[in-house]
Amino acid sequence: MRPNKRDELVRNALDVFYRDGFHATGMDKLVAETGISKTSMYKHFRTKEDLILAVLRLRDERFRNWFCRRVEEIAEAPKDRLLAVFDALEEWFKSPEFKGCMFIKAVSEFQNPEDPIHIQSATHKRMLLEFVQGIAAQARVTDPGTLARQLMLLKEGAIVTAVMQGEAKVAADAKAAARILIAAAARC
Amino acid sequence: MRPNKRDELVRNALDVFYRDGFHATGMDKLVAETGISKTSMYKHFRTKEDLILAVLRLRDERFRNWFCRRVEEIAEAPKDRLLAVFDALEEWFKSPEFKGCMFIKAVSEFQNPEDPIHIQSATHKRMLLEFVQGIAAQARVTDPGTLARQLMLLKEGAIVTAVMQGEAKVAADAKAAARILIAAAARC
DNA sequence: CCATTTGTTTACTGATTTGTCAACTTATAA
DNA sequence: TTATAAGTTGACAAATCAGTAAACAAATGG
Repeated sequence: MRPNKRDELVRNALDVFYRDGFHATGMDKLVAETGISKTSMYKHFRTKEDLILAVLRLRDERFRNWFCRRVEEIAEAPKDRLLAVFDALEEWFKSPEFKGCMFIKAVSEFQNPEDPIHIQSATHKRMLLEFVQGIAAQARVTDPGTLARQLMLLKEGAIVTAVMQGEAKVAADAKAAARILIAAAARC
Repeated sequence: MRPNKRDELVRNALDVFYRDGFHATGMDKLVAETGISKTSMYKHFRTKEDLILAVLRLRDERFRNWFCRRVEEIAEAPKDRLLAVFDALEEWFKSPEFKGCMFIKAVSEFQNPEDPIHIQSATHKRMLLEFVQGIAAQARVTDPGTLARQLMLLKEGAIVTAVMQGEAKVAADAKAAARILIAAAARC
């Protein structure tokens, strides 16, 4: 099998799942939107769940690549990079493709903690936390773990609020709160 | 129509939707789990969407009643009440019924901002924000609106993180962050 | 007693769900 | 040329989706 067609399927399926949701997207809709026949899909992926897992893997790779690189581009000093997390977040919110966090939505639809989709989504969040925790460790704060977890709470809250109330001021509020938390963590 | 049967249907449907999700729950499953016939359901609610909206109304009423009363029980002084938000949150996370926020899940499944389900979920969050903002206004801080919005970011982030990573330490992290934000808002 | 309301059961649409099947085409490569 | 593999179409399962129709039971209320 050439990897081309398979990857093309995953790329297109990502857009549809991201736009319409997982349960609301049937395989027939994917046939119509991707132009790839159903038989071919089931040759690449045994089940719909397998396809969703591949989609989430691609989303994780794309998003973490973009987000981490962007944070490191925006600022140099570790403490500035902790703030840059929220600048990158704002860019994401304001981009026309923004439709919330795919992993929060996945967990909302597959709530069973033992579901592979749930597990993979939680892993994505854990890896993002580790990225931020790494920066916090370089920033010479007393408790990098706690600070990183708190900043991630602001980030997740900002995502959910941006989806529900619109993006106005959300990223700015989160960034202002982050600045206070970072300053407090550095003062000790 | 007696209100009894209708309310019983909404109460039972709430449990099923909360446990299994909206799209993943068919009307036949509701027939099996509630014992109420499908014809009766469609006499009370024209569509599944109408039933979901009634379920969300009940959830909003129950949750806001419990949450706001609990916050006011736990503490007296406005600043303490702002912190009590996160004590109530922790109680919720640790309760055996906790399965995340029904409104975040609803918005995840009905993403169109013009969808009545989406709108009603956003309204719930806005009313909770107003409750916290009222307390912040009593607390004599410089910018009650900003502080309230920031505390709500922590709250939403804590909910999402509790679902994804388990509740350990999440509420405590959020509360510690809230304490810092409240102190900073009062110092000015 | 009679009419209305409220609820029931059973069966039924017509569309859609995930997933499979056989037959066919096309490209690659030995 | 011939074999292999990838991809195609279109029909097909068996179950489930939201929603409806018809006939009936029982309680309520005038």
